[in-house]
Amino acid sequence: MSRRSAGKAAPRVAAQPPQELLGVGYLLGRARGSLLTGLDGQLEPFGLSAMQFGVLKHLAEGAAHTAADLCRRMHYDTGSMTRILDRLEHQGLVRRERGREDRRLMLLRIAPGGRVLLPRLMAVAARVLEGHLAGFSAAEIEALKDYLGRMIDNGQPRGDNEQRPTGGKS
Amino acid sequence: MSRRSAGKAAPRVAAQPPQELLGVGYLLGRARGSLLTGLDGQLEPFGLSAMQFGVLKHLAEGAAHTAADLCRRMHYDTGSMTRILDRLEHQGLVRRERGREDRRLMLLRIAPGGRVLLPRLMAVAARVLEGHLAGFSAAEIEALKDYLGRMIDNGQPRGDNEQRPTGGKS
DNA sequence: GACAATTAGCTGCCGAGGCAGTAATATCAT
DNA sequence: ATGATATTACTGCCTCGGCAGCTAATTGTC
Repeated sequence: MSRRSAGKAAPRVAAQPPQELLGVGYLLGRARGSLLTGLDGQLEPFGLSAMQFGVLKHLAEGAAHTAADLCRRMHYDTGSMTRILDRLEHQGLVRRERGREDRRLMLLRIAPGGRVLLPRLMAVAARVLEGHLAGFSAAEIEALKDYLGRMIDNGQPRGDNEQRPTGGKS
Repeated sequence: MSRRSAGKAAPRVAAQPPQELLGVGYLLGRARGSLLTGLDGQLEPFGLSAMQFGVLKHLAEGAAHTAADLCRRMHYDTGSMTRILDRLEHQGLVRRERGREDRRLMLLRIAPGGRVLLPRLMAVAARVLEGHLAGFSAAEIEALKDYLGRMIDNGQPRGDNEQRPTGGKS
């Protein structure tokens, strides 16, 4: 699933002045903030954060079965994950169970309460997303996802492309 | 107050299942995180964060002259802004001066040290952005900015469209 | 079996950002 | 002028996420 569609087009990003590029980062942060604020606001009546919702969703879908799994999938810190699971367990939405084969693992399962709640959370989240994507065509949404995916890929410099400060002139 | 057609399923966002929409939020967060991490990493040798760089840039361009100005422009908390300015002033990159006409204001000016440093910071930031946008055509960048801008606009519910916790059973 | 290396989960610590509250100043209404 | 309201900048307080360190348990090597 290589989304490096680029191919031959333009090696150079563009002839755009740096100012214009910086605007991208700015808009990115604002869009993400708006989405997150909206989601947290809608989830607040349920006593959940967007992050907790994400965890619950992953567990319900079987996308992860342990804390480490979740962290890898969601690119999240293990310490913070522990605390999130603490709260979810305390709220009765998730159950921890010590692994029998591998006793290091804490097998995670969504509790009945969480399973009951999830559809409503999904509806709420979908509404927030739909609100932010109002007026978007399916093709535009697809293009947006493609762009974001390519940015993410570009940001994973396996080979240390942009990790050098200034080539040693400091 | 662009009233959204609530009752009728008018220009529905798309026939996409909610899962696909949620992916947008996920990608948005990851792209933003990658950008921010890269930027902070590159700015670290200078002892600055991406946020501090943004403040410096705004001041250098004359886009803001007070802390409140900066907060409005950058959608940032006033308390955090005070602390950021504290550090920038301590580093000799920014100077505070009490306003003479309006004595509530702290007029901000970029100090010589900051002015000298800024071009290098700009170059670093531009490089990070270019890295993330590698392979993008100018049209694609423009489209991306348009999409993000529309999402942000959609997220400003002047009229309380999606702020209701459980108002209407959608 | 003994040992080192790795992994999973947890805790303490720190910095950053958001929120509420405060003092000083400005603006507006009467 | 006087009082009410708003604005600016600042300060605690709280939460959250990242990092380092720790223990328990597993795997691999001999």
